[in-house]
Amino acid sequence: MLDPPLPKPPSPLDALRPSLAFRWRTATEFVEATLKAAILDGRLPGGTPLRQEELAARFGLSRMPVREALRQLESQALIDVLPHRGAVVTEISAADAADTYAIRRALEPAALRLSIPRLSDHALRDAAALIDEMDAEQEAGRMGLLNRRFHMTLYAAAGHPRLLALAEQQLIAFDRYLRFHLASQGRAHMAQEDHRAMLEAARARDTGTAIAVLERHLDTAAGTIARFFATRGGVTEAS
Amino acid sequence: MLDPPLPKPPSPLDALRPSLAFRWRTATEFVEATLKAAILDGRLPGGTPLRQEELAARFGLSRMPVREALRQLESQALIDVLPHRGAVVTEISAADAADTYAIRRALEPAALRLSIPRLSDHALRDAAALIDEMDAEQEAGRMGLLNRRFHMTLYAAAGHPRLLALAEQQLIAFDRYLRFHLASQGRAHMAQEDHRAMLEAARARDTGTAIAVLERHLDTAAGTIARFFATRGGVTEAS
DNA sequence: TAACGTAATATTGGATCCAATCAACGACCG
DNA sequence: CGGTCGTTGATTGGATCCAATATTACGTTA
Repeated sequence: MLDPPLPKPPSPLDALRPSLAFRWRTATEFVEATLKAAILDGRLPGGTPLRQEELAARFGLSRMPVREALRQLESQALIDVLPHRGAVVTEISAADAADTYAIRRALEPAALRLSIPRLSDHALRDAAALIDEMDAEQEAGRMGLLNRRFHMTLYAAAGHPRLLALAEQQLIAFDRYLRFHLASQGRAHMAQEDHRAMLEAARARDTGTAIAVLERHLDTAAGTIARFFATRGGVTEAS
Repeated sequence: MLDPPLPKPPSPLDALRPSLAFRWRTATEFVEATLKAAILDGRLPGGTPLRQEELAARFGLSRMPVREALRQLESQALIDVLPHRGAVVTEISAADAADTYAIRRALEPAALRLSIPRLSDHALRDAAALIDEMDAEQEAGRMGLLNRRFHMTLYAAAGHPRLLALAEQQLIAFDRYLRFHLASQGRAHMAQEDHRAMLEAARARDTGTAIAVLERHLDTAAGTIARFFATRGGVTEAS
């Protein structure tokens, strides 16, 4: 006789939400973007094993684009890949957060220093608009994007594309921690005072002040995350 | 009638020297390491197209490990990959050199500041030994490795593995320019005075002096490369 | 009973084949 | 004669199949 339909075992991969809103150039890019978004959101917590076969089935593709996407994610330090043993979502931790902050603390002031003298009025207006958008935004996911765009808008005039790409990559990595930061503050807002002060200093071409504000901004954020990990002790990544 | 044996057309890939000295874990790692070494040496100059088929034939492998290796190199900014159009060795330029230096100038002082208070006597002895090795070394290829190891030895106590990995990656990228630096100085030696001064300051736990020396070290190196490009105008990468 | 060695299985790494895309060339039309 | 559109060749992207490797479980032995 027929067995009752198997209750399909729940999988962490159920959290994947492939976005078909775009025409991705290649399947690899599609898989990479989808996995990346899920990891940064926290929908795929640290430690989640990523089996190529399972992912391929989810995406309706073969294992090949999945393999290439996993390689890309590995180079972004979002997953750990061990030869012949597979990929696992990188664990988050207080130490890793501090690591990310140390890098941001080094790169972003340097970018800002190079950028401020060359910032256009157009860029300054864009930055102001992004602050307003952040005031209005409620969704945590988009908040990371807006915060990232605000910072990058201020740095973009620095030239030095590799420096900017690195800075942006670290901002993206920080998105994994941003939710904790927001949760700790009990509200869905960034430290907008710092943002406004940075923009003001940039408008006045006061590089020294802008950098001082940025460094304080990063230090307080690092402190908030550190306290969060200290109180919560463990990880408990999922919402 | 039979044609005379074709004089095999010379290819930039003739410069590849696959090292069979190691047992590589996977074929992908083997291809990646070989290509990387050739690019950093300057044996594969900027602009060289890298055809998957041709590389696969050279290595006696299929195109698959070549594809994965190219992805890895792309993530290290050593090659540019355009979808459906193939990979090309990244061009070097005065602007790119300045970009790399801007990153090093941001990351390495930060790493040094974190590291010096925690440096062990063992690490200090290692660094001293590396300075002596550099004095004796004549080969340009190994000089890059020794220079890298010296710097990383001083930074290693910083913890923050991601920061250290980034710093090392930039040091590696700098290898592409190191030959020009050495050529400009008319001798096969690094600025060993700076290295010795950094080590002395580190021994004395004088973080401020060590960072000042490091920043001067990087600034003079950047200046040397900039002058080199200014005089030579073009690229002319190959030895 | 514990430890070691061996076999079975699951999973990734690599090879081969097919499809999609891009560039170049040439024909057609204005 | 110039520009545009279709066709063809070269090259990469993706699918499928096979091989190598690591982990697990099991059985044997000290």
